[in-house]
Amino acid sequence: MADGRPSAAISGENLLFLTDEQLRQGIEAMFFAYRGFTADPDRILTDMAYGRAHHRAIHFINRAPGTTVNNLLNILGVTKQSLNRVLRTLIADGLVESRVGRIDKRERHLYLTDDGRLLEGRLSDAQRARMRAAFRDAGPEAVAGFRQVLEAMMDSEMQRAYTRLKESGT
Amino acid sequence: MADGRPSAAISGENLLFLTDEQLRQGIEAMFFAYRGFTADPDRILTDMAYGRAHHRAIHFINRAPGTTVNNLLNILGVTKQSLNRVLRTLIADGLVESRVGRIDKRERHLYLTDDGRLLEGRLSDAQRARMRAAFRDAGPEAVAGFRQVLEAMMDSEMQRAYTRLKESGT
DNA sequence: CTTGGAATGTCAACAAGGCTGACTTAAACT
DNA sequence: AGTTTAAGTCAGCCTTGTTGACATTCCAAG
Repeated sequence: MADGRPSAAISGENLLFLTDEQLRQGIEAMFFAYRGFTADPDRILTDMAYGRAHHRAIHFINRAPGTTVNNLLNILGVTKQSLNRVLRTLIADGLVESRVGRIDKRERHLYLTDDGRLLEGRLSDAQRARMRAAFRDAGPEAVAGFRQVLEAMMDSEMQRAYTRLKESGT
Repeated sequence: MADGRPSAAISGENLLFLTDEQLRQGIEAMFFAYRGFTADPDRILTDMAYGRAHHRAIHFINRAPGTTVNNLLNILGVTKQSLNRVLRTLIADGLVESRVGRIDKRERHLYLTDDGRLLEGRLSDAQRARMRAAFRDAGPEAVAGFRQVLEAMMDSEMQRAYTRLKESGT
């Protein structure tokens, strides 16, 4: 905590990073950054009559192949009707395959087809490129802080979903 | 592009934070965190038949009182038709006031009314509370990193808008 | 075994909020 | 006088959220 910052210490600790002005800047940073975050995939998607919802579905199906619709629902946080519409077009277009569950025939297990994986690659390449540039510009320390703050900002339920995904990867 | 597992130690530097897996975690963190970021204001808004678009307009009018419609358009990155629909309801409901410009009478300058400021306060209190908790949990170093990465992720145009706002405050 | 409830997924219809395009009005600029 | 600019409007489209109604499947209690 011994920092060489301007030392207008409030109540003994430096809490300048918690002023309303700092928080507001954080809020605006979040708003503008999210626009950048989605801009590149959005451009690819509109060329093919898809939207952000399709991207999200494709991303998480790729991340966890064989996931059920219900599972995906919890991760995406939308109604099943909303997801279903997106899924229907993806299946009709041959990007996603839906297999009836072997154990429980009520469930549908979702997989990307070859075409689906191709689109997934295009989308995440674009998104990763921007993230990579931002990470490189900011450096490893900043990236650690970035992830720490984002994780603290999630609802606890999403925190768990995020951690589960994080640990399943690698 | 997506070269699987790139380059653990390129030229003796630790670039582990740039692996595809790390980038993907960053992407997912961004997705889940943004949900949390908007969750609290959204709850307040749906109670009064408003949406996120109204919140954004209110936020930036409060941030820069007297801003013109065109100005707001550039910051929000939507079409004037889209903004107009939102603005019309806010003005009709007496939350926003639109004054004809004194110098240039074509322009409309936008201000929050007392009621508008009241709602703005409720919304940003909710949003700031979450941001404050996240910032406090993560600590000042992390917050600096968070802001650094977000800024690097913006389109350059938005980066300028963000900086301008940042410098106008305080 | 049957039946009723719970879980899962599908279909239909509606609303919010993006978008484009065409147009008007008023003021400012040249 | 003619052009450009700022703002607003109307119409219509698309994506993506919502509810409500419904079909299918599973499972457990009677």
